[in-house]
Amino acid sequence: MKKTTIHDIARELDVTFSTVARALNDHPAISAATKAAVLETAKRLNYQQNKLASSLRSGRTNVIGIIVPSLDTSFFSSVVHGLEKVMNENGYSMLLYQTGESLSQEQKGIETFLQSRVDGIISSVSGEVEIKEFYEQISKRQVPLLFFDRAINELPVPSVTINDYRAGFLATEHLIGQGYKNIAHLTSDQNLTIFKERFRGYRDALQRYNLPVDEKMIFKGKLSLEFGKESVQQMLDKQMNFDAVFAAEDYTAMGALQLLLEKGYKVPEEIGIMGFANEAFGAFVTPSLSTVDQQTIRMGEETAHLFLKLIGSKDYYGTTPERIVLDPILLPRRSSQPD
Amino acid sequence: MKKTTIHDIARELDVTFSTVARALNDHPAISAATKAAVLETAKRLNYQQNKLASSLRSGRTNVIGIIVPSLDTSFFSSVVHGLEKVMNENGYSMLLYQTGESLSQEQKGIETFLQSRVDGIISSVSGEVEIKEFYEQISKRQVPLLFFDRAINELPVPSVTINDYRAGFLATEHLIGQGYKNIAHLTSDQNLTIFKERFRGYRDALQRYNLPVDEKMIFKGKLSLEFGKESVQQMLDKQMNFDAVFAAEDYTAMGALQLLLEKGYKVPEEIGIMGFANEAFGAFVTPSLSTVDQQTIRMGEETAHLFLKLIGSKDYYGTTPERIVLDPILLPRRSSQPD
DNA sequence: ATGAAAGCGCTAACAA
DNA sequence: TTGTTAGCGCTTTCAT
Repeated sequence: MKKTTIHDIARELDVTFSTVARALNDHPAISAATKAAVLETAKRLNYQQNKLASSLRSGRTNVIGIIVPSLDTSFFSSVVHGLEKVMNENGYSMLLYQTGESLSQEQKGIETFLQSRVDGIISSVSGEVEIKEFYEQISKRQVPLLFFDRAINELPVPSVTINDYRAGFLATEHLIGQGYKNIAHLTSDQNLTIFKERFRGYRDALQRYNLPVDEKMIFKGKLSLEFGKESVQQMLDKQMNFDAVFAAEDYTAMGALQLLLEKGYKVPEEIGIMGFANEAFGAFVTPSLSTVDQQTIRMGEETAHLFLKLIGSKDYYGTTPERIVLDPILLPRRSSQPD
Repeated sequence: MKKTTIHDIARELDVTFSTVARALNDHPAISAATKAAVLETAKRLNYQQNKLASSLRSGRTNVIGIIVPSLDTSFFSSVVHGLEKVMNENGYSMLLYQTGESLSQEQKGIETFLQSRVDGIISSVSGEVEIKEFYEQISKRQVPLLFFDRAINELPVPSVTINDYRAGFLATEHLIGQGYKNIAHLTSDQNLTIFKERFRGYRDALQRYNLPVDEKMIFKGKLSLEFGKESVQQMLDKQMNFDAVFAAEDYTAMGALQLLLEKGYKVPEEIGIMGFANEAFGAFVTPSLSTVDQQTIRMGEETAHLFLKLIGSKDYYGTTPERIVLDPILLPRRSSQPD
């Protein structure tokens, strides 16, 4: 069964295919009668517009490319959820690419999207300096680009992020307010601004309240349950003096929590714990895990809205890039409140 | 800056554009010298193949469409994660569509994909009888189609699912084996085979062990933490005699668990709880939540592999559809083991 | 209100 | 090994 085209409809109705095309796109200059006839015939013949042809000719695909490290984390899948919903409501389809934090995958994704002639690219980067050139390729081609959560600040690209510095500060300040004085920090070894900012917030909060910043209390590694456990184990082994742990990610915090409970420590009475990201499990565990909410779905929606707004303004690369910074929401729960 | 095409490269090198095309697709009949020259020039001019044109002409897009209810659940985002990874490794891109369990959205997604001339559609349906016609449209158009997790069994379409009947049976049998005798079941009000099968497994297990099946112990609703709480609250209000709850989904089980603990019941000593889906939080809560693992990532990978295999065989709609059924993995944890 | 014609950038069959 | 040619199915400009 060959596919129906506008030519088939035209033949059936004895008009030219351009008339059919007009009717289908409801062009103003078309009689109501022919339009109705065309629509009826199209339906009868099971016509499906060929978007490839249409896009090739018009130069617009109504497709945007999304690049994320991985969908297997509630953070990114939530953001993508919000993003897709809004873009979809506005007539866009989404091509999805996971990098697995690999730079070469990220390059391949960009390449594919460019070849597919997407109307824009929305990305959460896996590397910053390393991948900068590739993103410059995108702007050179004048393809609208937007960063979310993880941005490359040196590039003049609009973005939607949260204030990670403030988040780190608030989290640490909260621990200090609860009476903890020797706060360890578990962060990522990835060279990403978000983690550096959370760390900077942590450090500044300590200094603000006249607490010493001890390099030995700062652990860098691959964020995970295991890393959380190992880091705490190390502190215990070295008999370090700590009474709280602020992890830059919830699973890591959970690892710390589990190990401490296992070893018989009381959380939050003896040791306080703060996570980051508001994973679903945090509310359910005992003691419930204090954390920072990143407004994931809202971030997705804001990203979509900013994109739509910018793409509507026609001069994407003409104006100074708008950078939306969302406020983190501190969620103090039981694990950091001894009283 | 206009985009570079094969014509630009051809002009630069004084060959015809078809020579360039051949070099770029490394056609066998092309001299090493011209090929090298073309590649060099392509790079220098920043050439990017236009996949729209290529696909329009060749009839292949190397894009597949994925339809899921929502990415904002760890189940679907995990499956999509596995799926995308494998498809990507095999040169496919993924268009993503979320239906939000809405049938009209599901129709729109199918429509869009068909218009985009995807090379195949992989779907987890939101409705069965209601949406059947639309899926028949797909097979009429000879577009490869595959179901995962939620399939429409009446349609001759290949699928990758788990054995929900067995899962329901195993879960219930486990509770019975632990000594529970009055087991309530909380399930979805959606008209989907997966839930009916879990229920059938539950019922058959009760019968197998000579326990009565009581209609009043079966609750249907929108699976969620709240639904879990409400259902249990109802049983308490009516002073019903129950000593275990098997929920068809983990959040619902969690709701049941929370309410019972709140009311001072001992889990698992007085009342046992089983969930379904192996959400991340289950391992971390106290008592840890017994559940059934659905092998999400593996399901995504199997789906991708089956799709690739079938698409390779050229005669997608010629053979009887292969239906892969994965085994569920029972994860008995603390919430169902009183001893 | 409709028709005619050009062309988006590529693939692929046929010639040379 | 390279060139020629004919579209894929549509949008869009210019005529009528």
